[in-house]
Amino acid sequence: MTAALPVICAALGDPTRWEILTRLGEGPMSASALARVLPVSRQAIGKHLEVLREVGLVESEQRGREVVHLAVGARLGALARELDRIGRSWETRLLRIKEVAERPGPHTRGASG
Amino acid sequence: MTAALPVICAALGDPTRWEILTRLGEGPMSASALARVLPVSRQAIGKHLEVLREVGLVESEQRGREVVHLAVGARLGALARELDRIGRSWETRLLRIKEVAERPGPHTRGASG
DNA sequence: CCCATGTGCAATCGTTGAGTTGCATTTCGA
DNA sequence: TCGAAATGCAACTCAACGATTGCACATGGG
Repeated sequence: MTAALPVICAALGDPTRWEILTRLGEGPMSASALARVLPVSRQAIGKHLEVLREVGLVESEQRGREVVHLAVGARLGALARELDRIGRSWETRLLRIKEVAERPGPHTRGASG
Repeated sequence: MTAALPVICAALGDPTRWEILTRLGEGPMSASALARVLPVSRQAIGKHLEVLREVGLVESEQRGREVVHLAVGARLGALARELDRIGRSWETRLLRIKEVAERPGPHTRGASG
């Protein structure tokens, strides 16, 4: 679980996977059902589902003859929190830099380059 | 809306770009400076920076002879909010489905687990 | 001025990954 | 039982992408 952030983002980076996730967010579906409404083959869908399951964005469950898949919102929420935290840290650093740059410092320049 | 969500996620999906972003989150750097600390050529860095700038994750500024780049935390925060919203919608749908499934209907099949 | 540094553009190469086709297997329903 | 539907695995094609090299141009410092 808890795959590295770039890996999860890469999983979200493919437009077809995004389409799949959108459908699975509306309700559970099988790979064959997805292949009927999306312009790709069932096998391609299956590969995408495996990628999504690897990073925890999708959970699968065997229901009789078919396997139904469902989007996991909690994992996406966790990713969102991570990204938000990182974004805030970037802004904090930026504020520090600006603060130092605009500070009417006596003579803090020159030696740090 | 600057760039579609999958596009931004794809930009975040590459490990090298993630490294670049991490460095640029600590402070502004030029492409050459990044190439000195990362195991890739300056040209490769330049291409990654262009991708990151396209989706608004990096801003660039000409400072004399060199161009310094900086990570934009606000854009990452916006992405995080979008992902969080989507994740919550998925969970909401899931709750609805479970609710319907557990509702005592005309002929409820005892499916547990 | 002259050289070192920094940048941009173009061509190229190897790998990755998305997508397809084919086949064997399993399972539900008539 | 028999067929239709769903799945999994494997081999293959092909375009996109990451990365490199080479070259030309601009700029700042000694």
